[in-house]
Amino acid sequence: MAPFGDRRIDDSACQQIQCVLELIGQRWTGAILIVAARGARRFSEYRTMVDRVFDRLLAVRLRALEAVHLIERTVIPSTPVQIRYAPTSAGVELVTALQPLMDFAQRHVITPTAAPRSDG
Amino acid sequence: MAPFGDRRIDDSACQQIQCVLELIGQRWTGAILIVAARGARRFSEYRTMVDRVFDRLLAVRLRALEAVHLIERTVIPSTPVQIRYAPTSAGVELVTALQPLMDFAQRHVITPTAAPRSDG
DNA sequence: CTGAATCCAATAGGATACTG
DNA sequence: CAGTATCCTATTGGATTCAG
Repeated sequence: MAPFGDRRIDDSACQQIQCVLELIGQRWTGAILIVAARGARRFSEYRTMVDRVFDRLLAVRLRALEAVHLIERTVIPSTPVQIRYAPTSAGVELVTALQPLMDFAQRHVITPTAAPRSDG
Repeated sequence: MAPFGDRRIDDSACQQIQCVLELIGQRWTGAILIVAARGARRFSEYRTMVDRVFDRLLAVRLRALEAVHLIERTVIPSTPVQIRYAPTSAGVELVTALQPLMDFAQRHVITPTAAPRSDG
């Protein structure tokens, strides 16, 4: 991700937030976190709510969120085994911190196609 | 936010915020917007403040932000010509909305390497 | 100074098939 | 149900060079 090292954007917070942004800015990731905060728990629930995300990517995203302790994965020994993905307290905090941004997003719709990406 | 249950995430405000997240989650983009709100104006100022960003990418990012009207580009006829990139009111609003997220980022440091990306 | 053009390597991500 | 394996294409982003 961002190899922010010695001195970049003026000290402190910017590199931290860029890391967070680059994490949840990955496709579906923010959405996954939000549905987690809304109560999604099982793999299939996430798959249903975040429509169009494929299994592979959903698994990758959940693992990424687990790796940074925003989501906790729990195996429930039943038949068949259930897996539960619940947001950690940090995960809930993050979604809460996202609220002003959600309000902004509703006031100013950003069309995906309007933003040119890298090459082209 | 609407209680979980009835709708897919795509139908709600979540798709909107995901668009915003995917935009500013691109490398350097959030940082660029933040330094813009902090007062950066000229190309070289951005280049200096967001250290390590290359000209091409900085230009791409600025154009992307301009395309969605978060930054405004103005040509000042002088010798040599000066180009000024200033945040629009929406851009300032966005950075303001980012504040809680910045606070979060300082409380919970997300280590970049801890998050696996796509294939692996 | 302010970029645009180009080339290239790495990564992200869509889609399908398969498994315990 | 809850993933993994695999394949393949598109996108990203680093680095350099060129130009008004």
